[in-house]
Amino acid sequence: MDSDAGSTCSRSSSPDLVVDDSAGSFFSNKMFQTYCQENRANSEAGQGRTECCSGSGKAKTRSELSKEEMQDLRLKVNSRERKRMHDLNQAMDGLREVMPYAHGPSVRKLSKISTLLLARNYILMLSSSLEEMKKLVGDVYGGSAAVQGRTGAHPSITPAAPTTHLSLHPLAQSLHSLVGSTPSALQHHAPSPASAAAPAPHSPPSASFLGFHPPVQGLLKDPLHLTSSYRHFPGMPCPCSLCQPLPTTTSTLHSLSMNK
DNA sequence: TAGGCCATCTGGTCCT
DNA sequence: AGGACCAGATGGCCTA
Repeated sequence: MDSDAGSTCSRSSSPDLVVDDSAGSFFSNKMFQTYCQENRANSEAGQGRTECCSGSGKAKTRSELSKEEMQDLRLKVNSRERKRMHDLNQAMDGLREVMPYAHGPSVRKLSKISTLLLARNYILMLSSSLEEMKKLVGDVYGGSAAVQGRTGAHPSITPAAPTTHLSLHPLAQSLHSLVGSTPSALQHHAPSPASAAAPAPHSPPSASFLGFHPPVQGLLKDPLHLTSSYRHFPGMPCPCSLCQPLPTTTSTLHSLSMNK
């Protein structure tokens, strides 16, 4: 079925910009007319003006519904589904807002799949950073008590590199991947064969570009992808300073991402 | 022009 | 029975 009613606002993925959800208002204007035109001939020929039993108080089974009632029902269902998807998109926008990713009119929005993958990456990074912070605190206060308390808290986490910023490297890679790559930015970093596959500076990353695809492929599978369009996020370390050979932490985070 | 992403419709399934 | 959720199908828009 033609769904050109949606094409009028298909690109404004922000739910707030979409017309109201009141019972398929924008849908009915176009879609419903087409729908009615298609069925008018049959409706008029097959049956007279069907009475709506809504006031009768007796429920009809679906087979008993007239075509108009079926249409109304269909419109209601469509409207609900539309609203549901809008709510989902709203939640997705909320997730995008808290992601360490450049926001702005010149930066294209993360795709849904990219948002989810980056969110997962971000959570893993934060978890790892938290563990290392715990370790640092334990080291500062010294003593075996702190160590004991730490091991009890998270036995599955292997000891990581001494500095927190090193563990952020995987996220930095993902961030670079997300924003794309430019030759100029790559000049002062080790060039990689895969850089040719990097997206344009302002184009969103494909899902497969995030280095998160299928569990088998690791977080660090993708080499560095840097871009001049990269922006330094408040509260986030500069990825460029992190784009250095990653010591032992690599295996730690790698295994962390693989286990999920 | 192909491919990616998206919104919408639609029918089926599950839950309350 | 009605609503929520899900997945497939369809078509539009955009970019490389």
